[in-house]
Amino acid sequence: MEPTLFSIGEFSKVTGLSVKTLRFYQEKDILTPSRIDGESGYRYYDQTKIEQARIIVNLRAMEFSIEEISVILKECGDERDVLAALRQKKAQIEQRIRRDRDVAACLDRIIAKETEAQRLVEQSAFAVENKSLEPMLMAGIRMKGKYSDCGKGFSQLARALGRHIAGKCFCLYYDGEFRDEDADFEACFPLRKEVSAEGVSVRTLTGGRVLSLIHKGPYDQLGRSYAKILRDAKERKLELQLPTREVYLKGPGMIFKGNAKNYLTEIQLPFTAGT
Amino acid sequence: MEPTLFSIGEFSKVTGLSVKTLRFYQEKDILTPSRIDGESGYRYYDQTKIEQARIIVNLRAMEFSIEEISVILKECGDERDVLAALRQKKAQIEQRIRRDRDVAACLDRIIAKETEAQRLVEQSAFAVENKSLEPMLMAGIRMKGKYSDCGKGFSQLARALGRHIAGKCFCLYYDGEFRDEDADFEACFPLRKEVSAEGVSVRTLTGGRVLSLIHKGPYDQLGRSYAKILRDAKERKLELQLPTREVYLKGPGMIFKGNAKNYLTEIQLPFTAGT
DNA sequence: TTGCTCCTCACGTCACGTGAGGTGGC
DNA sequence: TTGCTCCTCACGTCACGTGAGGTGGC
Repeated sequence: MEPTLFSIGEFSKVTGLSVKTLRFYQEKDILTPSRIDGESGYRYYDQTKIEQARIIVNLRAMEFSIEEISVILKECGDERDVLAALRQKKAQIEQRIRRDRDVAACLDRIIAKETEAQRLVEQSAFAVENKSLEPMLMAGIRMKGKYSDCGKGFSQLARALGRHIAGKCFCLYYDGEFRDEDADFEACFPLRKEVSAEGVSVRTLTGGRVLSLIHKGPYDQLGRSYAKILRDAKERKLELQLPTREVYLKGPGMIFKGNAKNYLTEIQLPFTAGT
Repeated sequence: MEPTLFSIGEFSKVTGLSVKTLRFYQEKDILTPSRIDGESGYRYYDQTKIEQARIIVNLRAMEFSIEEISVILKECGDERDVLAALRQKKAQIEQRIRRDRDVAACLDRIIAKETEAQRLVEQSAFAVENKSLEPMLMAGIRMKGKYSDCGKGFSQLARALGRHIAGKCFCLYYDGEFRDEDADFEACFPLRKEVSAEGVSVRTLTGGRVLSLIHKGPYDQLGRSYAKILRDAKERKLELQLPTREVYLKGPGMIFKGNAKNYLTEIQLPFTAGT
């Protein structure tokens, strides 16, 4: 008549629950030994506890907390409550699935951007090119101050135009020279369609021929690339025009500052052919 | 030239991070105050820290741990590593989505079963009925012993036949009387198609007319319902035949033992019309 | 004095896992 | 003695939150 008793080690193997977990479940009063030896303190479990353990394992697999399991096991009287608990748990899990989907989508976008950026870094040839630009619909905010203030312009534009933005941000420079303090420039974004926003100039930027050079590295070293492209312009006897442009192909991302050594900036100097 | 400094309370409002969280991030060295007053210990944050905070918030929203964020922020040198981290995180999240889907599907199945069981409880009329049964393909294991041993028969059948099972388990009783110790009965399941398994009798159970009564409550009170249905059979002058049947419409579930007061068992007594 | 903001330090959460130190019988 | 199984007790995890007790200036 004596039922087979398992020591905690044996019962652990039978149920797949660790010894520590079994002791923990006893403490939480959801799976208690059938008998505890008074002298040694050894725990013994009988057959019926295997069923109980299986139930707990199942509930844990369905993400019920120990507390919830405790309640469910105790009030196994009202099945309506159990059904309600199941439905609620399912709702929780579906909620998490939705959130996870959003997160995954977000990660996807960032991954795509970063991948594209890396591709750009690896592809870029770093030679002066003579190329032709299409006219482009754009939005800009004209600013006076330090070059580094353009970031504020970009975020203002991004807030105002959001999803209408169609490409990388760029700047137009209206000074013929380098100005440290009160430069005259315009922070810009290409646009998908014509929209208007307060304080923003929306217009079509003329295309035409430009001398182009992709600068790789931090912004404070743009000077070297300017030297190179200007030397080239002189050799080619080109007559440069204002405003000049800088397209920020890859800079600090929204999430990651990135390594400034890998920033990519395209310098574009519009020109009309000289003699 | 002094940049605006925020006290921890102000910075908390600006960033949406709690004061406690800001102190915690400092401890973890991922978002340190720009200045700490030597005398009061007050923390002060400048503008650039807002950006930093935003980055951290974004990474946390994408489920990166503080430890991971710490690494990402420190080695912002190699963007390849960051990209790898992003991909890995995405894989993790998709993994969790898959697991959650499984859990949700599992919950769904259990919810459906429980709902069905409750519907049965609420619908059952508890009156003796005279009804006709179709012949049925079934698998059974003949047993001798206590009635309560039938559970072993059911689990053996379930293991052997699994997805071929087509409905609720039932028992056939070959004794004309109640036997406590060495009853002769058969644990059965209806089958979808004819299959064979060792130690299992697969055959078609004849149909015909039966007197039926649904018993609500624990198994040890089946006696009352038997009394009722037998009284009825006598009144109707029916000649009862063996084996009789018990169909376990709702008993202890796989996950939940359920409340025995709500168990439903259909007693079926086959008969040939009397005089 | 009250109210506000800031500080530090200690402890709690959740479901266990880790490890130290010890027992009992082969 | 070594090896095995069992025991208890204390502490760690993770990203903070809670609360106690105190400061400093209006």
